[in-house]
Amino acid sequence: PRYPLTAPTSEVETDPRELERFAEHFKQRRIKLGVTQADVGKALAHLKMPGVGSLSQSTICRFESLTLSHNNMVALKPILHSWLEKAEEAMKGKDATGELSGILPNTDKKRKRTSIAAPEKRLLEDFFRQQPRPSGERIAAIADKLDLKKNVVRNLDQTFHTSALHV
DNA sequence: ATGCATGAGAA
DNA sequence: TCTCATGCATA
Repeated sequence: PRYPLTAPTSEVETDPRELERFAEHFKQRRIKLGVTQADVGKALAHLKMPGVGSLSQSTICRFESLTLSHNNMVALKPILHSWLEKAEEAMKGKDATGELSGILPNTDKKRKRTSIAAPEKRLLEDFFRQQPRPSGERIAAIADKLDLKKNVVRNLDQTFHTSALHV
């Protein structure tokens, strides 16, 4: 745990009703933006606010549900407000780079790891045993037969030859 | 969403 | 030692 994010002394803007209003607004906007509580917490580190790092999903959740101490709410409000502003702006401009980088979560789809069933795997091993480093044509043929992408087959051949199991 | 634990700073 | 912000783990 890192510290201390306490309210800037005395009565800055401590109206509970205003906090409540903001928390609700924040939550609604966040959801509209399709961002999770955890995403927000992470993104806070990308704001350039001094002394502000990332926060956990727990804390964001508690902020939205007003289950933090009053002082804590007051301290966090400007931070989350700042994030929300930038997030709206980033969304509007679809700007994933520059100052707004990291404000919104990466939507880049990660390549799914290809998994090959055991029977097919044995078949491939047979192929590679017979003919290591197959030609592009042969790879294409195998890939077609097993309904896999050529690159998958090529890489599997590589894996097979480097595997200690087969030396 | 929340129970429980942790560690920092105040008293 | 007490208080409080915060996170982890889990329902």
